[in-house]
Amino acid sequence: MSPRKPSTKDLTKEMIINEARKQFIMKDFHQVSMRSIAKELGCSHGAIYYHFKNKAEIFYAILGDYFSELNNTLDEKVNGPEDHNTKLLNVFVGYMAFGLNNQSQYELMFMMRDSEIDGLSQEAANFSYEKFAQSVQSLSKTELLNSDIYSTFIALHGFVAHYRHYVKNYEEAKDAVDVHAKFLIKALTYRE
Amino acid sequence: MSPRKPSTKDLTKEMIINEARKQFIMKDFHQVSMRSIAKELGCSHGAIYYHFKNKAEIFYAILGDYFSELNNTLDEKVNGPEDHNTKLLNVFVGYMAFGLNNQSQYELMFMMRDSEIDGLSQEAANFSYEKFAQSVQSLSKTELLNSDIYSTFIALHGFVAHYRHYVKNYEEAKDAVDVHAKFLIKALTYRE
DNA sequence: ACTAGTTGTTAACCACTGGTCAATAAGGAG
DNA sequence: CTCCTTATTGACCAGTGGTTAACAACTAGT
Repeated sequence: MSPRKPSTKDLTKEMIINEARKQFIMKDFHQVSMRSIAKELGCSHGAIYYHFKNKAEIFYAILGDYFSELNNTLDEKVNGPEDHNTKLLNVFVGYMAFGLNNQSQYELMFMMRDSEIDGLSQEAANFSYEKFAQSVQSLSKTELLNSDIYSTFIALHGFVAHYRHYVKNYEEAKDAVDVHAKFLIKALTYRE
Repeated sequence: MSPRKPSTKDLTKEMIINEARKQFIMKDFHQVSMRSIAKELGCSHGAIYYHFKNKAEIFYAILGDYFSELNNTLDEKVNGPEDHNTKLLNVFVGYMAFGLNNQSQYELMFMMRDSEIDGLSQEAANFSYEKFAQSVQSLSKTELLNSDIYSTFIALHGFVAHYRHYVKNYEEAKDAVDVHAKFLIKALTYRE
């Protein structure tokens, strides 16, 4: 029966997001609860609802950074010093590495379109794909079919979706990633 | 305070599985609760725990049928009257069609290796893959790399994992399925 | 200095979830 | 008429996301 804590630091969106992000690195979305965040922050879980309308809103706020990180990573690969074919390989490997190194984030970014539709995350995912498609096209000697690029993207997605259950990070799947990337290069390079 | 219902029909494993399967077709694993099954069965949710040790056990019991269905579907494609290349295409399309037409089942079969490890489902998934790999090899004119077959499988998996959010069944993704299947044929057929 | 309004927080509460378990009823066997 | 096994209930546990009345703390106006 004593609302409002004596006079500790006020709770901020920043603090909540940081704590959520911290826990989100270790556990997945469903394992991070409003109460676990509140507990670590030393407040009641109800307080969080003053700053965010629901759990999803917190996590979608976090995802922005990860979409940026993915986009930047792919940009780096495209602008590298290597020859085009190597850079294309790097883009593929880079995508899979990101997915495997940020598994719970990747899940929310590209695998959890359900429930709360959340147009923002959807949009960000589409934007990331557009960037990927452009990168792939720009690194190719010939004009590629859009459908081939899309199939390639889906194949990369499939790798992450599959290996996330068997591997904790990119390092553990390094060889398989490489093999898969080379398979996709082969597929894209195919000429009749 | 009146345990044991007067004398209605006894609850059986069969009944529970049937009800769970029924609900599982409409909703996904997390939306089907022990209580929703019990309610429809007219019993208390505690009663179910007499027949199954937990929720997962019910659903893994259901999955067996779906693994069989998938395996049979692929077998049919392999034994069809068409030429090898068409049959290979049919196998790919058949796999994706199964995934899109049984989305929540597919999720549990191939996408939810987490939490309860459940070796049985794991084993069934591996067996399905082995069957797939053999089918693909048998329909190919040349000796394929195991890694290429695996990459192909992952690419199919990726398609299902991706499109499940945008489409309710195979019919709605028919064209995209076809395009993706042809892309993979191209990739497999590649010769340097 | 007093008052009014706003902002932030708490804790109790809701309706759920999966899971456990003592109590107990029904039925069969001796 | 007992004894035993089997099946079932419903109360209970710990947890979830989310809501809200009450209230403290701060701010501005007079």
